[in-house]
Amino acid sequence: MPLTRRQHQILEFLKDNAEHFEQAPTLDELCACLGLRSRGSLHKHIRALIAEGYVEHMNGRRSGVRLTPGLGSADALPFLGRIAAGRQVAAVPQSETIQVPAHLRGHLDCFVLQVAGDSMCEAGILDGDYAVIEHRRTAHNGEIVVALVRGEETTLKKIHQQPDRVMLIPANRGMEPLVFAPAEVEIQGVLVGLMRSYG
Amino acid sequence: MPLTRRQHQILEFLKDNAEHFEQAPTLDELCACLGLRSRGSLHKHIRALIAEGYVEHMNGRRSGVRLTPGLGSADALPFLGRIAAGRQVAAVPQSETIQVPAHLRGHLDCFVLQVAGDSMCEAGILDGDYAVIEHRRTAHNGEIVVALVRGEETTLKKIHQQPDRVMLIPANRGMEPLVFAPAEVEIQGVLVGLMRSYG
DNA sequence: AGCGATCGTTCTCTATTCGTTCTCCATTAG
DNA sequence: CTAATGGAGAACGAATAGAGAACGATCGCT
Repeated sequence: MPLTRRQHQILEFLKDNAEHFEQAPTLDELCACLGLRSRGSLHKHIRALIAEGYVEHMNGRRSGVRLTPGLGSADALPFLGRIAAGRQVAAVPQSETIQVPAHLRGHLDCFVLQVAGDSMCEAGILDGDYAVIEHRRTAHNGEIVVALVRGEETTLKKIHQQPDRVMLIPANRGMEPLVFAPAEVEIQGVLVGLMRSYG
Repeated sequence: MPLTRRQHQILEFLKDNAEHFEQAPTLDELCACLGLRSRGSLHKHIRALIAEGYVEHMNGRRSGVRLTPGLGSADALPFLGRIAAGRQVAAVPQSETIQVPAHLRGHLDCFVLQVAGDSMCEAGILDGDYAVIEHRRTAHNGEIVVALVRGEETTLKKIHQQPDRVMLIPANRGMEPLVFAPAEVEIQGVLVGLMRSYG
């Protein structure tokens, strides 16, 4: 089940390559890049990678292999820093990225925020946790959302929308739900995953 | 059984190496790094580390001794199912794996359990969460550990060890700390990361 | 259509690497 | 002295890696 040395090396090369070129390389090209002279030898490794699920061949057209989406370290998401007041999430330049396993991600565009404060601590969301957010502008009642309030403040709260008002509900005894007019609250994303590191 | 000087040095090197490189080193590479000339000599120390449980023998194929991976290669760690009563963690067959980003892993061997129950809910650990556990047999007070109690029951609790007794402390109002004799509690690992998926 | 070039695939055969075990030797501490 | 620790090197078997040949299938060309 673990990759051999060569397999690992080839996989790394494919990851790098996939970002720079649109077209998947042929076996001969790969051979040249890796210093091999025999397609057959290389193909043996590719086949092993396929069997392990790291790679799949581009079906349909017969040319090249493709990285399996959602595998490897290829799944880095933009890390937008601590959730903080007064910033449009989308406006933050995405300098950093952070690794997120596929099963924590939503279907749409995702990004990661670090949680600040204890307003959601009774929902198991602590200060310093990494929140995986799916970029959406609407939410269902009961979901935990990143909301921009009055264009000033960004918070992570459970949402309850009614025709005439929107409530942002913390999960912390001693904090009251916040009530706004619908126009005052802009949903910037919905919480789909959480990561925490101890130590 | 304490480690000898050399064993300790080798273990430290392996830990450090595991952080920087995904692929575990071969014996020859280790020899070069440690200034040894004989694989055989090194192997003797490795075998001692394995016997003490500090290092695992990445079974499977021989493609370089994969020793103590922070799992080196893949981002996938063995998933041992829900934490449940009466099972030796190590005894569970590791059929499944789960993706874990590098920043949630510890230095040593890690595996993943799914949390059952709400006994740690006030520590932000909820039913259904995925706990990343570093395989260790000792812990510091205050750490959250996977403990096997009387060989019967496995639980996730905060630990407090005293000379004459060991306390396993839940994080849930309404649940009392459990007190045992030191011999009754076997530490199977320490919590180093947490993942949760919404929806 | 015909044809050659390209490419993926499979096969066999050989070479290299690597883990493992073994024996023998050096140093140090009690 | 004896035991514990640490190292060197040879040898073995198995896993891994590579070369090269051969076979079809596809594509582009005249």
